Amino acid sequence: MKYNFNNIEAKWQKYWAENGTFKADNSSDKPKYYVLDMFPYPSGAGLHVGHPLGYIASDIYARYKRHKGFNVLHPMGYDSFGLPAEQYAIQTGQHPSITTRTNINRYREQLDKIGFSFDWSREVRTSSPEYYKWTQWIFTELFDSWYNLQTDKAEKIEGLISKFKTSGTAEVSAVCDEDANSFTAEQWNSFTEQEQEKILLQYRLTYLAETEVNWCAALGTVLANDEIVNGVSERGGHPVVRKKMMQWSMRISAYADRLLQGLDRIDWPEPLKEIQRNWIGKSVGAQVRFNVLSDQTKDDDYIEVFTTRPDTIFGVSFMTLAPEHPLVDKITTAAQKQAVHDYVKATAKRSERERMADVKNISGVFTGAYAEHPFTKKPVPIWIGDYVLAGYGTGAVMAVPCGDSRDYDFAKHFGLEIPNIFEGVDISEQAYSSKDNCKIANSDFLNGLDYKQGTTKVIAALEELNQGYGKVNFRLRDAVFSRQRYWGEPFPVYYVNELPKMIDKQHLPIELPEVEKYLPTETGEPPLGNANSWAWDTERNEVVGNDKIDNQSVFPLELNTMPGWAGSSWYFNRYMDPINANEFASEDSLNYWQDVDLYIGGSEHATGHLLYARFWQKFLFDRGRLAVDEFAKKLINQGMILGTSAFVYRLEGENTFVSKNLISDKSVTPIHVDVSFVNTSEELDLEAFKNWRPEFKDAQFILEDGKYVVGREVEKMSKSKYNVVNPDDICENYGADTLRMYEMFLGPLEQAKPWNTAGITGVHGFLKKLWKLYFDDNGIQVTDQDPSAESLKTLHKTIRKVEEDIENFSFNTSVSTFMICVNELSAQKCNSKSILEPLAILISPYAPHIAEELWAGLGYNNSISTAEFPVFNQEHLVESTKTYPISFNGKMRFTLDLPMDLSKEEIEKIVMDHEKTKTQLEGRIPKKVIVVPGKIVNIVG
RNA sequence: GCUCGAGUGGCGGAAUUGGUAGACGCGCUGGAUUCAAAAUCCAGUUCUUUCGGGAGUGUGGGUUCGAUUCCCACCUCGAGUACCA
Repeated sequence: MKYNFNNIEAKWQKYWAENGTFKADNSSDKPKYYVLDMFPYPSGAGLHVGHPLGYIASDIYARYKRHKGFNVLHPMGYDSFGLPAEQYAIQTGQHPSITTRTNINRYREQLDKIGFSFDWSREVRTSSPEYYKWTQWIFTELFDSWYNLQTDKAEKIEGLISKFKTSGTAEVSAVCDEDANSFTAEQWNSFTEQEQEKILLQYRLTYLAETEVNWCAALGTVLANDEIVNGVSERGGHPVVRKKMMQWSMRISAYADRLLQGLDRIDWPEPLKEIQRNWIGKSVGAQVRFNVLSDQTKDDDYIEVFTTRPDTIFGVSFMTLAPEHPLVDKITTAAQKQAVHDYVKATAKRSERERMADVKNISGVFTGAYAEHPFTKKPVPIWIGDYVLAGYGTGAVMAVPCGDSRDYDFAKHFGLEIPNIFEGVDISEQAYSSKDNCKIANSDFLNGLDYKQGTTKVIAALEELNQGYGKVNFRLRDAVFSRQRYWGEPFPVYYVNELPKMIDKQHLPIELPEVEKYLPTETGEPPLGNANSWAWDTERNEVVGNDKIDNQSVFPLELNTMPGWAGSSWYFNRYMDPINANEFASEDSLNYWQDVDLYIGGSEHATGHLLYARFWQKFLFDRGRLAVDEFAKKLINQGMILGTSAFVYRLEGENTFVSKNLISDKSVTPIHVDVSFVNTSEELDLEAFKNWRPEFKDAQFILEDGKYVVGREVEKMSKSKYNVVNPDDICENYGADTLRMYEMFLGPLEQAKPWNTAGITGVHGFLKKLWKLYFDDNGIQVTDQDPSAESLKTLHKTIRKVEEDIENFSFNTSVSTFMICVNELSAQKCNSKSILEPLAILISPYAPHIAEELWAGLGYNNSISTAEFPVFNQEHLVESTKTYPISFNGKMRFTLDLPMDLSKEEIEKIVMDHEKTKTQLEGRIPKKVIVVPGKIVNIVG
């Protein structure tokens, strides 16, 4: 019987599907274990070999946990709202839902071929109304909540309203807009409903506000900060400009500190946590007020600065405002007006990208105005400079050139004073920016104090003067939640007198309307502006035609849609109870599954998905909907699989291609060529190449040894580089089990690595060899014979190593272990059932199809998937002798087999009397002999 | 610039707490089988060598009986981040 992988794999995939083998129950006597993959966006290109890497790893883990007696939840779904389907719709007019469905079907087919143990009965799609009903619901819950700093959690907005009613803002400590005003209960009660609503928007966890947003004209939408890389859009690299728009925002800043603290409680990769910490950007310091001294302006103007070094306040020799700072116009003196105006204009013209690229050039202008130092009362010149960012802190800094390198450079450049306030520190060459090992000097009441003492003391003094207070600042901004797109979740929002109203939970979902065109309207409204039927009837509680809008009972609906990260911020909870029509998930299922035990996915989601998902989780937890406030205990980032691109070299100006090693000094253009035209010895299939594109039809070739040899380069796997390798072909030619094991064999999971099929025959050969242990030409050849001690040893050391490897996510090394095991058992001619049966279970997480077939061959008629994992027994590994390495000065020179029960002295005697020892020493007398019984002998001298 | 991570044969990569460096696989070489090929099997494969050995894990130093592993300095590559006050 031959190892016919195609038949075997098709057979078992069908069996699993028909028998619901991997269906997880929401209640069980077994302990729960939740293994999750980051769900994919179903793109038109289908899966390439890079996608399944993480899925294979998590599948091995999930299958292993089933063998270990866990009730395993291992679901899969699709993040199916997104730009590519919409772009395709704009180009072709095909509805994005059709494109999406087609792509999902393709993905599903490809995934099925790899033999994953997903519970497909729990599949979710973020674009299905049954799913986004609950995304909309979470949105309304956020709208109905505020963040109470006294209890440090989100609470229902009714609680805030009743506080306003009884005592105004006096008793309220909340996260709210910076410009929120205080008022008394009487004032609140006298406000119109309209006014009250406006105030409440300043407190709600999702709110509508005029926001400075990142507008990307090319994509026709706003982008979140994490969707912008180096000042251009992450997708497509289009320019992004700042623009004020009425937008929904998420008050994620309320959770900044908890998002930071929570990182310490979860087992996520350190670099990823570091990225989140930087993104949240907590800095502890003080807000300080500098009064402006000016003849022309009123005395009550002041500049607020945020500083992390209030202890250095006596080192202030000037102040710098961002050119965009609102006070610039007001305080600039007549003499400086022109210079300041020119500078502001020049910086406004430069794109954010230019400004960032040009860090070296120091620029700025004096405003002519002065501020008063809060302690010395001396005048401090006020400058503007583009090294100060309008968007961070207060958009102004107190410059301490001796303690900050940017202030130092600025001062040097413009010849400003650099007072030294550090005891015994030389600042003639550079600023001293360390907080440690230094005492403050020339600073009045702060002299002799260190950073910590000085900070405490100066904050107290500032508070006394009413010119400052201790403050914690975060870099994390509230997240813009509106997108001017079609293919996203509609907001369950309608507008009464321009104020947003939520549609009640019982009427959700509000489904996406049909539109003729997927582009913005002629008046510049988002694509939903094209819908004819997009108004809310508050009496019938349904979406009706726009012509019915009377602003009495029928009102216009929101035209924006939600961003890509809305649906992915809570999907892991939906998997726990995916078809519940009454709740986002039942309390029982949420309490049972709790959280994700193992989450595997790419590190590129560090500041997007993974931060927003943690935010929503904490919010839903605060509101009593969830049992835990972190959704994933452990997270692993799988490394990217890179493509190995192939190149041909065309002679400049000709249609002639030169083989790689004949180029020498010829002038050639490298051209990407489809990797499927190249065999393992780098030789190009000339016929395939000629037929590839018309322009190559008549191509000429300069060959070496009758072959055309291509060049190679490792790059990201992408369609445009023609280096995409499709998993389907591998499954067809070698089988899914080979693909699974080979992807693991490539190297450590977290590491990026180039895809190279060269080694795949080794893994495939291993599976054939495994097969031959069980089957020969006459069928199964497993016997009930007692196993040899040797075979038991082989088995048990394999059990130990494989179990250890899986627990450590070191899947590459267990593939080697299996190879060694099968090599040894083959050499031992082992066909004992008591060895081969546990071996089949051991390997089943890695190569499930062949394992099922072997299991059936052993006489079982159920699936191997829940067979008990073999138990390691140390007894089989006990040795009576040890092969000692005999080292001289730490270098192993020969080995010696000695009984294990010898004493140190006996070992030393045998070794020293040995002939080879004498040759090694060449008559020298050893200074020392180290004997570690069971380990090593080292002779020094 | 800063913060991480990594440097081991021709290649992908192994090496539990410091204890036989190069497991396993690819590739390569030779052999068996075959009319031939594929497949399969066996042997060899870090470098060097006067065939006794000797050197060797990016470089230089240190700790140790012993270092790929620990410490210090440097070099190279990769990832992330970037005027955050």
